[in-house]
Amino acid sequence: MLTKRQESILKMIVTEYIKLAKPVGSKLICDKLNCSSATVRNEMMQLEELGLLEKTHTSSGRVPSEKGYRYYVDNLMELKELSGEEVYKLQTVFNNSGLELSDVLNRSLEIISDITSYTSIVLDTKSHDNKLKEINVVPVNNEVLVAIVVTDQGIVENKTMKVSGVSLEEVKKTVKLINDLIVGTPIDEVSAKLEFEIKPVIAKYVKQHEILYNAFYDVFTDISSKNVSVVGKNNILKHQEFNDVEKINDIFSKLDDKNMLENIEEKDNNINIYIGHENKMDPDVTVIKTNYKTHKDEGTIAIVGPKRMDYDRVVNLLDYIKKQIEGD
Amino acid sequence: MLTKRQESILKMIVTEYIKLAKPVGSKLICDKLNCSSATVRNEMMQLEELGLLEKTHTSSGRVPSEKGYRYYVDNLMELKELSGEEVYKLQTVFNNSGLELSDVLNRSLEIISDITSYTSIVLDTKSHDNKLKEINVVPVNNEVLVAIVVTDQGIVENKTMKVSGVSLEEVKKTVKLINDLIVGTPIDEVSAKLEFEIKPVIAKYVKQHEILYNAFYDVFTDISSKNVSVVGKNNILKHQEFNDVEKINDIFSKLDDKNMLENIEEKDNNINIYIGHENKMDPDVTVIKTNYKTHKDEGTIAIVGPKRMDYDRVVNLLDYIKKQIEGD
DNA sequence: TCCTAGCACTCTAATTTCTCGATTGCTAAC
DNA sequence: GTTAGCAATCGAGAAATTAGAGTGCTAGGA
Repeated sequence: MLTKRQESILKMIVTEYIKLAKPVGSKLICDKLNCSSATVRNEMMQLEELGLLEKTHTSSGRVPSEKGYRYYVDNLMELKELSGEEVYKLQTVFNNSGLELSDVLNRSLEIISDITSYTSIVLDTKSHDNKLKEINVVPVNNEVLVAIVVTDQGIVENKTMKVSGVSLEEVKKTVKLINDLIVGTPIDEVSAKLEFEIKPVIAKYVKQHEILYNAFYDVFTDISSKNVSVVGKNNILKHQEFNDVEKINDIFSKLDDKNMLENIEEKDNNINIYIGHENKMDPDVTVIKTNYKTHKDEGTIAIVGPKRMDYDRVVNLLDYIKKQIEGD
Repeated sequence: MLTKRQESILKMIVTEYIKLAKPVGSKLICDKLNCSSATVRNEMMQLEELGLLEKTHTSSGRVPSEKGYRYYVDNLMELKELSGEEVYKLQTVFNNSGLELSDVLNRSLEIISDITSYTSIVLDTKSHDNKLKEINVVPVNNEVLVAIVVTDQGIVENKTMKVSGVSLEEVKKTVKLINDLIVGTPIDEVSAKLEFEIKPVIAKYVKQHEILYNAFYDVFTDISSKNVSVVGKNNILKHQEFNDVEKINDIFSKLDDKNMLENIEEKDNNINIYIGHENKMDPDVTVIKTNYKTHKDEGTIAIVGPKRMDYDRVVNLLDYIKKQIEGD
């Protein structure tokens, strides 16, 4: 257990290091505290023994360790209000009622990336509250159909299908079969249901079932699939901890890797912080993320930055966005 | 006018510098030529006076100037055949008949970016051979319509429109008006026509004309708009000429700037090379680009890399892709 | 007239040395 | 428990040194 004074020293070192990115010496601290630098040094030594602080070399100031950051975010961090400017900028997005949720997410995270210099990730899926209401197929010409899929939550998605050499009769028959069997199925179970329950039925009653099945399968996987986007990737370049080309390449590759990004999904309903080795992405970054859920969509929003991240601010911003989205 | 020997020296310096990225000295050249290094040095001096070569400092080897590269690509470059492996990889894309053109472009440029370590840009538009054939609107519920636009070349695009509080009657009336007036219009003129010829008519006959006009305007601008994509952006990081964070940030910002990218459009039917200051993007890069045109689509494909670029190879690859696309 | 061997000169890049200042840990006194 | 004082440590940057690659020029030879 830390003493009051140790805590306030740790807190100062963390906030100061986040601000200035330079190891923090005892002098800086003792100016703000009513005690001498020697006292501070003794305390620092103890904090180092506890694994909360580190030195970059024998005679340098102290830098928070991952454990130090962890202690900070768990016990010391204070959440302030957002600034008026921040709120104002974000409200321009939330007040724009014409936007789809995915656009709202993207734009608000653009703003966050912009004002914080960090990178954001959005992982968006249709909420599995969505149940299929109907599918509708409009023939355009001999080769092309447009499939329109509607859910009970009012999501409408459409996609052109290429199916050559299939008669309109067959198409209509297939659509009717699918509609009869699949209405009411949660959107994320449609693909499976299509494969195991509907495919056999279509195969029985429809001649060109292969072609039609494949086309519909594509449509449904497309509609229910996860949507990943990364915003403000170039901000990685702004942090001194990522100032060598190797490292940049490394992180950029990870940010481009859809498979890796799909793993950031957050189930927990809180705002969670993963510092350095706590996250699966890269030991040199911190990931702060939270999920969101509306009746139409659900997913995860995440902010990625150096471990020396402005924790308070990012948590506040994410919290604000989450509430805005879910409140709507 | 350069002598035969000067040309071969210039050619060697360019190819050698492209390969090794180090200033080329006289010794390297004279080993391959039947003459002494002193002779080579004299020739080099002349080539430098002509502005074809440069030195990085007084006693360094020579590096091609932009003018030197220009002379090389205009007069000295030899186009070899693609390697079997290159052809093989690309053919996996071109043989996949299920792909849309835009996918073919993206995938083949991914391959090119991959094997060359350069970055590719695709600028894709519907060909203005496309004339509007019909629009079709499917009502989904009170708020949502799906608009389907078909061109005489067989392109089908669809988009959901949100129009609340408009009666189905009015929608149908509008669609009929648009269809009557606009069929046969080249796709890239539709927006203008909609605004100046059709808007007044709708305004006259349709009650909620504002809402409907705006919705259709969005649909058409979306459909006829340019589609820009950048492939292999991280490859920028692989070249030693871009190994400082400033420069990387600079180039990345440019590659993210849709407005800037739309300017790369190439009208000319050749494969054109823009070295350093010859291109509008960045004085430290070379852009090699060509247009392509099918009855459905047209646009530009471009390869971006350092000035010290493997010109022969990139030209060959672009040429191959252009022919494949246009041949189909 | 063209070519080339030879040589002094130049400049970079890498290595070493030196210095300054920030910061520490320790000790002894308060 | 706190603090003043002090020697010790180390990095960052400046200055000096060195090695080597490459040049330009000159003078003699084909």
